[in-house]
Amino acid sequence: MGRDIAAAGEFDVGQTAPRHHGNRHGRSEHARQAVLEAADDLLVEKGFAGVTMEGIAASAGVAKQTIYRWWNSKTDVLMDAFLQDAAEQLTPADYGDVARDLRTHLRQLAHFLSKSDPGAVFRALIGQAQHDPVFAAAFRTRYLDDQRRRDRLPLERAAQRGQLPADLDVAAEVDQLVGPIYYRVLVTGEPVDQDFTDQLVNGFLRRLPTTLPA
Amino acid sequence: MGRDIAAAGEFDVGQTAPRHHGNRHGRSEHARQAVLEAADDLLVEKGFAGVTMEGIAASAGVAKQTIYRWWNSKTDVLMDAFLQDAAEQLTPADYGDVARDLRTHLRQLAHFLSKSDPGAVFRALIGQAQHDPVFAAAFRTRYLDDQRRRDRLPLERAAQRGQLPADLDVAAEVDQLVGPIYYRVLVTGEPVDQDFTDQLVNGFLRRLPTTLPA
Amino acid sequence: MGRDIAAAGEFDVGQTAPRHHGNRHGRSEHARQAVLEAADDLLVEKGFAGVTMEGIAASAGVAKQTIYRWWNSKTDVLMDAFLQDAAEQLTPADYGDVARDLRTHLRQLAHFLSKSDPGAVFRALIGQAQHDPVFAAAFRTRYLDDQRRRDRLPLERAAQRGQLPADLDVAAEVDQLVGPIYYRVLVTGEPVDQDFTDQLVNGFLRRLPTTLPA
Amino acid sequence: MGRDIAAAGEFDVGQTAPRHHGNRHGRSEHARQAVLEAADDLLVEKGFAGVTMEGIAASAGVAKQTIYRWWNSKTDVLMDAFLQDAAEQLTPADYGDVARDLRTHLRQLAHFLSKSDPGAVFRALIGQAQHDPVFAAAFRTRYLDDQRRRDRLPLERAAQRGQLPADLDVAAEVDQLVGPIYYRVLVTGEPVDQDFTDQLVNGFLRRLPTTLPA
DNA sequence: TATTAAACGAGACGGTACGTCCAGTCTTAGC
DNA sequence: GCTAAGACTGGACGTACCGTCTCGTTTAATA
Repeated sequence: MGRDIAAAGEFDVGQTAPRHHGNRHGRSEHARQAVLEAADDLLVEKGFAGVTMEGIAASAGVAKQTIYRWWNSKTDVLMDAFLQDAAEQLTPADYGDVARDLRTHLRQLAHFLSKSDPGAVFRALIGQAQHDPVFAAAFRTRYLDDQRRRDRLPLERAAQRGQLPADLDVAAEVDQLVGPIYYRVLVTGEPVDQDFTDQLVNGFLRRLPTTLPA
Repeated sequence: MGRDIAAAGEFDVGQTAPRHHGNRHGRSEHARQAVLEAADDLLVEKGFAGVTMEGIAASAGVAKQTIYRWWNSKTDVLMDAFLQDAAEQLTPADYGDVARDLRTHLRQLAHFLSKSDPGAVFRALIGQAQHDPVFAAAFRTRYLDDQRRRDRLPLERAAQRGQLPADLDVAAEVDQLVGPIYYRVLVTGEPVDQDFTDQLVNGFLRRLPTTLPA
Repeated sequence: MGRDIAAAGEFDVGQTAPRHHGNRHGRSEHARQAVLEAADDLLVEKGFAGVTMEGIAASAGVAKQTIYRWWNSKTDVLMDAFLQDAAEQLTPADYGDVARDLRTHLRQLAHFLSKSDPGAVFRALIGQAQHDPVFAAAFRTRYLDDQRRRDRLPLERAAQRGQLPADLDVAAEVDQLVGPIYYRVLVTGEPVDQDFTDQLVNGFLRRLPTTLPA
Repeated sequence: MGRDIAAAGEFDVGQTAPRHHGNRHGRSEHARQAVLEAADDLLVEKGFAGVTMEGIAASAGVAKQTIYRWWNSKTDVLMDAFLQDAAEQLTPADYGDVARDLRTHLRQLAHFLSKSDPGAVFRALIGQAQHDPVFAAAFRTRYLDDQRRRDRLPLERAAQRGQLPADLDVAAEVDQLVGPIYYRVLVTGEPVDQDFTDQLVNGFLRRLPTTLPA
């Protein structure tokens, strides 16, 4: 579906990409992948300043113009790279238990943001968003809004199960759960371990009204 | 005395700085101020991409080399500019009441981050910190550590007054209070109004153990 | 002709050059000519110190990088400019008479060195050669060696005609003929008129052995 | 003699100069010497481009302003340095024999120009003269005119002795004698050995009218 | 003996040009 | 019709020196 690369597979099943130099079939999937991977690699290896359009083109073995044909800027490339291999790692599981769901999700979020390669890309994109309002809007539209929806799932599911007060401000509660994690990652740079994320869940549970239906 | 520029004041009272072109007083205060203000202005007017060393030099009426003599990069300049006119705006007041102290401080923090000019500089610097680990470390050393200390003050004072549990993890609690604000400012871009910050304080109070000395 | 850009005119009759902005034809002839002319003009108008890479770029309407792509330094540009429009002005004519050939050639050489615009460029290049041994070697390889060969032509032709002693040291004789001209131009700065050059030829003839075939 | 500082010796016989930091006597001889030597050394070691006012100041242990107080430019310094230790090496000896005088003088001139350290400075200055007419004029006034006068001495002395035709154009003859040497040094870069200079003298003698008083 | 003024070191300053890097555009040839 | 290739304009980068300008100190002549 959608971003599936295998669509190219119609004429290329099970082989390496044909590496054509232009044709009438439309966009070269080979070039697209090479660009995204090159951008990703450059970021992880050399940091944000080491990612340049020329560098991506060179290490992807692709012409600069080919990049500009499909993307507007290096952050646009990075965003695509990020969306492709990172987006779905953060869908919270559903164990039917809000406490467990939250604990698992926050642990995963913390790990993703502070330890994984896609997390490094994410931090770079968030950084860029502070410098460029247009990019910030695009990034929110293409990723953050979805992610916030996913972050809300555990609470919404619990609410549907009647395990939470009907009038709970889910959005605000979620901000209180994930906000401190982002804060540590983006601002203080402290490690975010399980104790910390578990404590966030505990705090959430403690500030709920005590009288609830089992 | 010594290299104090104000020494000129003895015979120059109430006038503009003497605008020397280098001498062994050492650094020109005039140039320093002009650079910091120019950087600040450019950031607010044209955004981060509009801040260049050449632009700062030109609009400060200063030679590029003079900037490089004292700063390493445009973010270094911006950090100085930020520290100079923003650092102390975020010292929490002390009303002797932890709830009131927190409410006031968080409102102020939210306003500073999302509405003020220094807040724009701050966001730019945090953005840069995502791209540049060396800068991140410097920024934390020169500003964020202090700010975290200030953020802890309301809770520490309350703890000293015996109004909080002795075993309260102050650092973690502060992260839960300010984290959501930074999250909204840096990540979601949502406005942060008083309802939101007050709710954070309420949540904090609610998750305290109920039995406390008055 | 010479530096006429209109060579492109075969397919572009009566119009300005196509002025492309880079393509895979390779090098832009328009840019090349503009740079050489700008360098030439700047040297004549403002002297050697007035020739800068930035100045050339600006007055040629060309990006600095385009210059650096094809030349290494301003003297490299000047050498190309010189070679292009000056190299062949100094080929001695052949009247079949060594005295007349020499007289004509030395007059032309003197005029070229001390009065013409290319001569001004030449003097600047010789000046640079005193400061930069690498450039000196390049200049000798690319121009001076050829010129010395041309300077020898009148004597060599006369020798072939049997009008000169078989054992004449042609190279040394040529140095005695042209050396004083260069000396006046480069060292004393005195004008070099026809009397002077004719006297050189007379001296040459007089120091030949008197018994020669007619 | 030469660059002997011993003028200061009145109160400092046989010791190093007193190294004062300014006084109302006037100029510091120590600083003057240090500058000239530093300029000389830099030229020989690093070439003309390696001579900068800042470099001279640094390696002379002198403030830049001290140099600018007494000289106008690096070529001005170099000219002084040259004049001081090189000027008088080129006074032709007087053996009473024009052939011998010339032979000796031209050999010495050739060696000076192409082999000695002062010769390297001289070439740099001549190079600069090609780039800067004002400097060229100064150099001619302060050195070259004198040198030409010295170069004429052998012929003038011979003329006074009645050994040369009364109507000999001494200036032109001298140009024909020294010109080829300068030409080789400045233009072709060829070595100038004794054969070459002796041949110049022979040529001169041969083109004299044969009937002369003994 | 105390004052004074020229020359000194130090070094910051406003500038100009350097040579490099990358962004983003454009044109062509190959498949 | 998309690609690789690559030359182009434009502009910021960070560096090196330029020549100018104090400043605080040293020093010998003068008062």
